[in-house]
Amino acid sequence: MPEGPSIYIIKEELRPIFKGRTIRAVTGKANVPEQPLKDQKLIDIKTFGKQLLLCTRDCTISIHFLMFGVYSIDKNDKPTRQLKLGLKFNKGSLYFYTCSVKFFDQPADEVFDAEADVMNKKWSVAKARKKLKDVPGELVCDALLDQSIFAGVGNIIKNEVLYRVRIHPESKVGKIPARKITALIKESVRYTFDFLKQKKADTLAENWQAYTKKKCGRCDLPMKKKYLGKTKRRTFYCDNCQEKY
DNA sequence: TGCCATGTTAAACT
DNA sequence: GAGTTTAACATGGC
Repeated sequence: MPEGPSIYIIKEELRPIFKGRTIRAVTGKANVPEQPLKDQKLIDIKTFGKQLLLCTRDCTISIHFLMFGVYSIDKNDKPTRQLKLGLKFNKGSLYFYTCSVKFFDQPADEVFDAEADVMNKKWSVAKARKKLKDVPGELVCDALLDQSIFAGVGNIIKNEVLYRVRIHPESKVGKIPARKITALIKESVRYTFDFLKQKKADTLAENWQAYTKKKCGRCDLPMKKKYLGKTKRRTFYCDNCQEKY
């Protein structure tokens, strides 16, 4: 559920319902102060990477769904689950569970750099390229999961992008030719929007070319499955078709 | 049925 | 103190 596009879908569902409504009460266990939010208008619901942003004029609440996060509209009826955050409006409520919630005393654009978000209109290819230049020793599989470079990219997107641009996940960022770096950056954005479309159409898994695959669709040799990188995440790749730099 | 995972953080280790 | 490992969250799919 929780890579960038999945959060984007949540935003698309919640925005038309709650945007413009006035917050009347804040509940839940999260460390979110009620005073600066109460009676303030929810002026927008946005995303930054894998986070959902609830914005008032002066403040921002960020919600990260981690692995199992859930939200519900109007129904807060599961006593087994601890309420992390509840927002009550004149009409209707919004509840979040099993997620990480942070409060910022600043507007969203001052906290999050839209240019680092692969799904944002302001996404900057030049900035991404520069950040990659600064980490020449990193493995590309780590760099793609780095939320300060590719906010929104998760493990599925990582696997699919590397396979599609034929770069081996254990390549060192600094050794990848500039042309391939450009392809990597472009494909990260392009596939992320494919992911969004396919997720909406419920055809995500059937379009995977690398993730969970046993055989390479290009050369028919078995795919490798290893737990790679700093965070030892599941990585599927073809030794034959993905070049190691 | 049991295990594992689209993720991150903080605590508990070495 | 730095770096590394583990636990926690708690659901759904295989």
